[in-house]
Amino acid sequence: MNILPRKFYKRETVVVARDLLGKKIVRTIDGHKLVGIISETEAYRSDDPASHAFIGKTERNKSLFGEVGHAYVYMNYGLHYALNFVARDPKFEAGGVLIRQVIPIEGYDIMHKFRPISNDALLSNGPGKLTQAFNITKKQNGVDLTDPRSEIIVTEGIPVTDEQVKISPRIGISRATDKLWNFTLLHKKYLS
DNA sequence: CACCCGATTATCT
DNA sequence: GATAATCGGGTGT
Repeated sequence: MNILPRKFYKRETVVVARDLLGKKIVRTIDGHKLVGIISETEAYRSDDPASHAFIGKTERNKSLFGEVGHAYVYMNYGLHYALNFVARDPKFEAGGVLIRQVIPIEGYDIMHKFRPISNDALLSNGPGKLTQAFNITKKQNGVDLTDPRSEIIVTEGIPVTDEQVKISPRIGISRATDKLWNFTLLHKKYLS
């Protein structure tokens, strides 16, 4: 199942954020497979005051400065984990794409175990929700998304036309709110 | 070592 | 819409 190659992530962070819409996240746990289609992303560049990388390399954000195509996972608000994919053009020193929503398509039973909830539409429609449903924590910080043996990989998914993409300001930030770096996939299922 | 606060969510009004 | 819950990274003492 066509894993996205390293070079996919070695491009302008904002472009990668747009292109990740429709791709699949495949999470393997104890032989079980959880799959979701990426339906909302946000770009965070090192020259961007809203990015964790803006202040320079630290213990927490060092993944963002590492090789592209790896995961950057951090804890937010002391309660939730957020999943990012490291991606940047070589002229930037750091950059990543926050995964804000996925459409669950496989492994509902396991997801429900990690995230007990009756409504499937609320299973993974938020950055903290999807990491809970997919059981992604700081342990997965740094995993190589391009290695077939990894517990998290990213593969080709469904084609997405520009007409299906809504471009908006990023959510939940207080700086650089003018940048239109939030990309949302307009789709029939679980239209949020 | 104390203080501040955030790339959120669930729940209540 | 407002707010509590809850943690640890980053910063300055």
